[in-house]
Amino acid sequence: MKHIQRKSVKPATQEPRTPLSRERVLRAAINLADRDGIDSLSMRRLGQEVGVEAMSLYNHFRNKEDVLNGMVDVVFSEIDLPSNGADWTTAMRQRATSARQALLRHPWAIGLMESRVQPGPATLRHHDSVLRNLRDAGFSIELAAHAYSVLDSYIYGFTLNELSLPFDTSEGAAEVAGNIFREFRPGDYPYLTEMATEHAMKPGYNYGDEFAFGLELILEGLEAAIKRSGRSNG
Amino acid sequence: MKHIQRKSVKPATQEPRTPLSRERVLRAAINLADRDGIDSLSMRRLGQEVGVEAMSLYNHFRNKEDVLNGMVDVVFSEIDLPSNGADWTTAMRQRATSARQALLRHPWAIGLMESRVQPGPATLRHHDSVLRNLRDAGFSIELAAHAYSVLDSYIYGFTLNELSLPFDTSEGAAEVAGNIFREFRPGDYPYLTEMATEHAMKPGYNYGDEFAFGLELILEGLEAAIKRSGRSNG
DNA sequence: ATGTGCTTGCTTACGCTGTAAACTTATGGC
DNA sequence: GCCATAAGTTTACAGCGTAAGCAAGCACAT
Repeated sequence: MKHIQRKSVKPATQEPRTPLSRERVLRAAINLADRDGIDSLSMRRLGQEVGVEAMSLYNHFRNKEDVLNGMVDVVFSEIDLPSNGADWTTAMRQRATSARQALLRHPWAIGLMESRVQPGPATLRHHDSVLRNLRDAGFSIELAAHAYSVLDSYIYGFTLNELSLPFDTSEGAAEVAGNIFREFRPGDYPYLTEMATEHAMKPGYNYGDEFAFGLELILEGLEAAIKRSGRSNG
Repeated sequence: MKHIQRKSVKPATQEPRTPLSRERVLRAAINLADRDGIDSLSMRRLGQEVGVEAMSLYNHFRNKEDVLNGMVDVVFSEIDLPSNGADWTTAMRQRATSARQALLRHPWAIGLMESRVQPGPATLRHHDSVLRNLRDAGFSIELAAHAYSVLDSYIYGFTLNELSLPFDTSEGAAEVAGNIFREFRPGDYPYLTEMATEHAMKPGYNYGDEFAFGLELILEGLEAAIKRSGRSNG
């Protein structure tokens, strides 16, 4: 009786089972969170997903926090870096669109960012790349900081609203509005009612379409600011 | 042996102990979350805080979700409604400032908003009031929707960044930058390094000061938009 | 060959979580 | 007095993150 295998002696034909790795675990974690929501991401569940006991994950991650940090960094890696050849407004528009899409693809990401504190390499690379683009386009350090702040704030904030406001589309709006106004007297929120009935519930309405308005407004504002700064410098 | 009291017969001189109520529980929950972080808000801990067993809370709240929804609505109730007499830009500036302060006062609020789905009365009142202000200032429904979207997105996004970026002040920035760049080669992120050393780490730097730049940029953009719309209508 | 140490994974265990179910007790109307 | 309702307690259950300890496989020195 030489080797007693402790459990589930699998047939010899089993696939070789690629060894666990940070990357593979993170991919599984992201899939799980996308599919079932971030709340159902537990270490036990995640272990199950990659075919391993929960505690084995701790050979590759310091703790769950470490897993979450890694997930956020993967999301950042999915955002296109601004292409360097183009006009800075084009580059920023592309980046904004790409960032919004990544955040919508992984709805848990924004919620995690708030509590994350140690940015990963993809995050840093992203920030560096955006800053390079702005600086190369002639932004001063101060103006680049301003621009980055207002653009990023808008992207995150808009996507946060988009994810939390449940009325993405006109049909969704109608349903939600129904739920809300059923609880209150009809005249309680007249302006909200007006907005809902005469705008958000109109067929074809899609809150996501608002993104472009604010983005263009901000880009125009920045364009004006950089022109002003160029004039005062030269 | 008529009445056997099961536990801790308190002296008759105990204070009358105001009866539990949604409002009192929510106040305690907010204090607890502000003090010890949202993660340490458990039903048991919350019960303890108001002097009651955890399960007693379920007489006033359907479940924990219900508690969290209530907390978010209280935060909204702390945001000043835009005063109706003033110029709309002034009103929006005040509201933005007040909202940012409320969200900073309760750093857990933004994280909760993402997953909340049923807005409370204070939230609805707030939205209604902002819309009224914009409509009264001559915004069309469409433009009011645009304006609300871009302003709110900016406020939430900026505050989210402010809470998550750990470098609020120049000293904080120096410390964090040290932690980050220790792990990488010095030339890995040149533009980020430039921004950190020549801007964020300069004494007197405070990320919160960026708020005004973006807010004014957006207000100016909206002012231009409403002037354009007025011209095309008249 | 045999030992040694390292890496990877498994098992067990602890104190926590949200909340369902059943209970005791206090209050107010008849 | 009696009974319904509400408010609070007790107990219990399944699931959580993770500390501690153990087992197995591998690389490599002897």
